[in-house]
Formats: sequence, structure tokens, C-alpha cells
Amino acid sequence: MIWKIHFDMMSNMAKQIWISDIQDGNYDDSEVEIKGWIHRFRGSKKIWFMVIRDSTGTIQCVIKKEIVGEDVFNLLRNSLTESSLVIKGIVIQTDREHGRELQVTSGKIIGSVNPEKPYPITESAMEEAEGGETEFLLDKRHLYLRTSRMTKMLKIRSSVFSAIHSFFRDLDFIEYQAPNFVAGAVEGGSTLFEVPYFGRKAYLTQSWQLYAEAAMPALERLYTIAPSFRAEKSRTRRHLTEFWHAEMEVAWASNEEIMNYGEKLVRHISSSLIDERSAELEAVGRDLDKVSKFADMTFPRMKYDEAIEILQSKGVDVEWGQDLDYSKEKILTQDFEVPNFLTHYPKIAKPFYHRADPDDDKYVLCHDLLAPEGYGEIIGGGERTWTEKEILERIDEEGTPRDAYEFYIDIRRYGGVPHGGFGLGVDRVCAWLSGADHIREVIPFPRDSRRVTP
RNA sequence: GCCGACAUAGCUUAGUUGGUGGAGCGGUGGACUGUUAAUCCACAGGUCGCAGGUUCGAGUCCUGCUGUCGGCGCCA
Repeated sequence: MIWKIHFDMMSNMAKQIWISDIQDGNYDDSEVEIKGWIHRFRGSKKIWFMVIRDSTGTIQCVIKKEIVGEDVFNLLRNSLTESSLVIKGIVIQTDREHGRELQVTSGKIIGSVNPEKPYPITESAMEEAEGGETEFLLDKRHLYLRTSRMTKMLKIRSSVFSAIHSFFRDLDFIEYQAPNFVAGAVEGGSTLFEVPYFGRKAYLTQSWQLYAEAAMPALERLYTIAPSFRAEKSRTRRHLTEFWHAEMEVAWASNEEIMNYGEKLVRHISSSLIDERSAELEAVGRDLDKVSKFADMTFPRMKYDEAIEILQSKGVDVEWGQDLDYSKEKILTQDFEVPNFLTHYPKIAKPFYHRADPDDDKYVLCHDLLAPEGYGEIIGGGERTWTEKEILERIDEEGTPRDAYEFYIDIRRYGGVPHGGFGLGVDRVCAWLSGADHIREVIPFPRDSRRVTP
């Protein structure tokens, strides 16, 4: 009974027709009711034009006083941008600019806009702000989400998330959740957000990995998409303090095999976007041929030592043993058409959980995937140090206290196996595949060292 | 943590060697029967980020503060 009442209410409010369906020609010459928001308007005393927006697109509505009558005409004519409404009309095909139009027969305003506080985001607010990165638009982010560029970015983002889930689930991976409150660091100690925790200190997690390794002997193939937090005061177009991290962990796997998963995942995301979001990609200015290459071409692999040689041959001042910072990454990737793997970093440049190369223990079995066009590192991963003896040696070498990693060491004490995994920066992938100028363009409410609002 | 810029109406901005701040968009009123970033006329809207200083006089010059933006390091 209660269910039925609820259902009836829902069916009254539920939207029947989307604007994209009308523009696709499914309702030509018939009367339809659409629900949406006023995007733009113009007109005269007897005829009024409103472009109505919903989540799927826009359509121009033609309102003639002689058809709708004076009351409805004046009501609609006096309504401002972003008023919400329900409007009825006949779908007519025209050869004018915006495809089909609605010859309006009636309409009512649902949520009005006060003329004393009109919608603040105007054309001029955006003309100097490709991508919406002015201070004003960042302050009005909750309203900026409605603009067509941001809507397209959010749709692209949704497809990236969906592609990651389908990739892992099609391979029978188990989705597995780790806590976001943690007691210690995964990487260096300086990047943790400290939060009060009932009189103690806790931290926001930087990575799912350590907890995933705990479940590796139980699930063998596991993945997640979850936020990670890093308290770095980074001021670049590639960094957020809260970012979405797609991570995976596999038992019985080598660095080589983990890389194969990473390459297939990134190519799968690229081809999914081509299938699902070509229109959106083009609308935000991305060249589809480039994205197709990311989907179709194999990703070259290069050892750290080769990268150093290439850089030195180009006259870059770099010594063996240094981690490759962004300025060097950029020089290395500037001629790339597709992402490239960089493997076998010196042990001294990487943390203890990376497994030393049995062939030459100056190196570790790890990989970074560097995106082309300066978008930076999109994957970091590798084989884990998996025996008790080796993990204790590596922890001691780094001077890290063992206590903090007791549970991590325990995993090796009870049936340790070779295993590995990687972390992929989902927001970075979204920025790269959409060709965004800044990582903020692809996440609804970006968080960085200077901004936590709105 | 380091380096570099910027701050004028709701928004985007002009503002000369220091002499009482202009425009476009948006808003309000009006004109126009097919516009499409509509057009045209009129009106309203500003402690020039904050606090000091120099000067007869500061949006403009100097100092400090705050906020924001960009770049580096760190990484996804």
C-alpha cells in the first residue's frame, strides 16, 4: 500500500521525455511535455524564444502569444535564466540552426529566479575562462556544474569510472574496500592529512594498497576505485589533495603481467570513451584520432637506464639514481604519441614495498606509465617485496620502524606469494583523455591546498 | 617548502606622466511578429581587496596583510 502511494507520486513527477530523444526525431509532429531549465531567451511582445536545457541537450521553444494566451506568455516572458519549468508543445522540424523546435502550447514555471539575484554565470564570465578556472567560477562551482562544458566533462568522467569497473569485473576481479582512516603512511611521512580521532591521531589514507595486500591471499584478484588523500601543497595542473585512485592487486603476478593489466585497462578506457562519448570529447575540443591511437597502439616500455641515456644525450643534466621529476618526464614524453612505461628504477629512488630485481638488486621491479602531452604519470605500480626476510631487510635499509608495519609483515609470514599491483590516477586519466588544461576541469568539486569550498 | 603574477559594478574589463571612475554582458523599463551570444533606446548598480604611508591631491607611487592564480619540488 505504502509502496503504491509512493509509486503513484513518482509516476506523476517522473520525466517521460528527454530533449535528446526529441532531437533524435522520435517525436516529430507530436505533442510532448518536457521538463528542464531556461538556458537563454530573446524575443518581442508577441513572440518569445527560449532555449531549454535538460541533462541530455537543448531545444529552442517558440512561444506565441496568440497560441498560449496572455497569461502564460507573460509568465514565460518574465522568467529568467535557470528558472525550471514544465512546457508542452508540438515538435516541429526546421532547417534553422538548432535542429528541431517546440511550438509551445502551454507551460508553467516550477522554480523561479528572483530578478534581484539573477543567475550569476553570464557569457562574459566564461569567455575568458576556457574550462572554468577563474576564481569566480571556482567559487560558484555549484552553479558552474550546469554549464555545457562541465556537464560534458562529468559524462566523460562517468564513462571512465564505468570502463574501469567493467574492465576488472569482466576479468573476475573482486571489488574490495579499505578504510579511509588509517594509522600510518604508505609512502613518505610528510604527505598525510592528520585528523583528530577520539583523543588520538588518525590519518586519511593515501592508498588502498597495504590493505589490499592483506586481502590478496583471500581474493587473489582485487580492485577498487576510491579517494586517496595527499597533504602536498602542490600547485600544478596535475595535482589534487583528494583524488580518485583506481588500484588493483593480483596474487602470483610479475611486474610484466601487472604492466599488461595496466596497458589493457588504459586502452579499454580509451576505446570505451570513443564508443560512448565521442560527441562529448569533440565538444570539449579533443581530437578523436589521438584518443583512438591511445586505444589501438601498444605502449612502449623502457628501462630507467635507457631513459637516463636518452635524457643525457639530449643534454639534460641528470645523474643515475635520481628519481625522474616532472621537468625530465616532460622532455622524455614530448615525442610520445601514446603512454610509455618506465621500468626498473634504482632501489634508492623507491620505497621498501617495491621488490628488488633478483637479476640486479640495484634496481626494483616497478613501473610508471607516463601519459603523453605533458599529462604526467598516470600509473605507478610493480611487484611487491613478498618474503619476510626481504621485507625486513628493505624496512631496515630505509630506517623505517618495523612496528608500524607489523600487519604488513605478517602477510609475508603466513604463506607469502609473489604478487603486485598498480594505482591509476582516475582524474589524471580523465584530464588527459578529454584534453583538459587542468585536472580541476574534470572533477565536480576540486580540492587543492588552497581550496576546500564550495 | 620555494619562485613569479594579479586584486576596479553581480560578471568580463578600460583607466595616459598622480588631478572626483568608463564600457560590454547580466538586471529593470520601453521598441520590435522568427530570434538564435538578437538588435535599438533609457535607467539603476562602485568605500577601486584590507590597513598604513608619501603627496595640496592616490584606482594610479611605497610598505605590510589577506585572498586568488601560475610554475617548481612531491606524486596518481
